[in-house]
Amino acid sequence: MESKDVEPDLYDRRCGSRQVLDRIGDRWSVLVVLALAAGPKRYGELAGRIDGISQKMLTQTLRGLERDGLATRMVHATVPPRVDYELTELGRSLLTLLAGLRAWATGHLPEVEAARARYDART
Amino acid sequence: MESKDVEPDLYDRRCGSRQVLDRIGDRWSVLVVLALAAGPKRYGELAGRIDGISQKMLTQTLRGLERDGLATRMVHATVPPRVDYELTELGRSLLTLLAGLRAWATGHLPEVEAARARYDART
DNA sequence: CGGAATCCCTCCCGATACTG
DNA sequence: CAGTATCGGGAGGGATTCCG
Repeated sequence: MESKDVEPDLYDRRCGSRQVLDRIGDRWSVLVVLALAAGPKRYGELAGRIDGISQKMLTQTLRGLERDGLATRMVHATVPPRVDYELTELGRSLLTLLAGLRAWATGHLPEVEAARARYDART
Repeated sequence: MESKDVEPDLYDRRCGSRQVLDRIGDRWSVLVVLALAAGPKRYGELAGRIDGISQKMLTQTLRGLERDGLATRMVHATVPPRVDYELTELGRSLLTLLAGLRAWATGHLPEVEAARARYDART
């Protein structure tokens, strides 16, 4: 309440940094941010590209990103309506890290799968 | 099915890289890995350090990390029992990225909070 | 086309109690 | 001390329908 955290304690759930991490830990946020890496995208494009996401979750995730200042929402007053989403500079700074995460996931996938197989095999 | 992914499609939920990302996106995994950064820790130490985690979730998370080859579990045949958890090399390679995430969360917290305030304020 | 709103259900997770 | 087992509440998230 006093926000006098001398050292931000990620392990304290009241700490803001933990809340930020929680957002990153969100299942869809990472995917949406990565999907926006190449540049602005329309709502429908995102929906089509991200496998398994529902309309509801996509909207909800986009709102969350917008709220946290990671993405912007631009409504074009045309008909039919057109809405573009784009990463902010803040969002792009996060993108760098997330891209690293994606690279890690891709690069170490074989090791992870091997470890899983080993673990599952041992009775 | 043919695992001939020229480019691993993170957006396809069947893709292994996405599953790896899902694990990273897990609420507790990141915190546990970071807690293990400094070196081996006992079960009880982890439980005490990570605020808000339940016994069940801690065990479950540790099992998951162990399964994916990110951490090892060492049981000492003493009495009372003592169990140490330690990051593997694979786990440590991930740690680097997660530390970056923590730094980002800490460093950009003010901007995120400001963005939130702005968003919530606009009617 | 890009949502908002509703319903509904799964399963995540926490609390508790018990075991080796 | 380091777990497993069990139960129950509640939020997360999917499918559907309707609106601007």
